[in-house]
Amino acid sequence: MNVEISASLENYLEVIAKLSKEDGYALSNDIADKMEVKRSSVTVALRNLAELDLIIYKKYKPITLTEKGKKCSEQIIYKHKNIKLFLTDLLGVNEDKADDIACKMEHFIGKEVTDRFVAFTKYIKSCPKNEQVWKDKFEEFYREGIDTRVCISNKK
Amino acid sequence: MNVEISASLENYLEVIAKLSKEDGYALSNDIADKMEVKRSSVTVALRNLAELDLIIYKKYKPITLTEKGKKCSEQIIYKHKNIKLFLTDLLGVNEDKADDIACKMEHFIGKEVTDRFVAFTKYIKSCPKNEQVWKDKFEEFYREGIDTRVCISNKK
DNA sequence: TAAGTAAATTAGTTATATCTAACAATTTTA
DNA sequence: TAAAATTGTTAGATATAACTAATTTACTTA
Repeated sequence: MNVEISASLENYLEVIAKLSKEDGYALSNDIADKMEVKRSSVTVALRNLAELDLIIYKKYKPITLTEKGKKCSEQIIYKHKNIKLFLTDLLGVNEDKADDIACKMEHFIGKEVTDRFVAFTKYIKSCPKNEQVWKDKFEEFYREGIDTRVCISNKK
Repeated sequence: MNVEISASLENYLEVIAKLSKEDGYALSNDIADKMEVKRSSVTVALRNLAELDLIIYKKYKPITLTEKGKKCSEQIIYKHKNIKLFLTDLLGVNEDKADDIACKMEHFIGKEVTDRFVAFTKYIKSCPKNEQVWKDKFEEFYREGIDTRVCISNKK
């Protein structure tokens, strides 16, 4: 854990973790499909991840995560899930867009800020009296603001 | 506006816009200082921005924004401001970290999602009765959750 | 088991973005 | 106004991350 890896490699790791959870291992081809990159790009990424001891990678063999890789990918997935949850459930962003944004954010939002998103989401959800009221009112508020909206702190 | 430019070039444009607002123009050296890159990197970026008609750039002369560049940078700054505001005022993230995150988010958060952040922030702020209560309770909620926190949707 | 096919890898290319080092233009100052 | 300092540019190197094209490996089946 706490290896300094690029956003790109983190994405590969995340996909490998997801495939591993489903199938027990990951294949180069499936990774390429899921990430919509060429197989040759996957090979290069795998070499790098293996170099960092995040995966066990032998040519032409299925890929599995090392302990380090597991911990690392869990962190990433934790961030992804919770950022996405905030975006969909509270801001009302649609699933696909939320996934997309979460995927990008997970690479530079640290644990602390992620936890703030988590706490925030939980907080709203923990007020059952307020949750639906909150959502309805917010949606209304959002719709009314469209088109007339200017930058909030533009008052200088 | 709506030019497809890289995150890096958007950052250069943003800094140029800020310097222009302060001084009426931007100098290569000041851009380098503000962005903490070498002057030679700035030169390369300037050539690219000029190529895209976002700035007026003549060797050894101060840099100014074109109309297109102004509109483009305003969009970026709008996003930055409002994402940051949400992070500091509602999530309680500190200024520097919020700036950092906003700077990265502004490149892939579209207008719609930014407006949702704006509406959300306004919404909470428009309930004066709730704002302070909300903040205190949230902060408490956040602190209590530290250390014991696990992933929200981990129940499968 | 030899041939054919699918999967995976290698090698080489491109594009972006940074750097260092050397050089050119401009400004300051002695 | 000539020398020194600052500012800005060019050229060349490095790193990441993708691509295409060609090759190698593994599997299947006739």
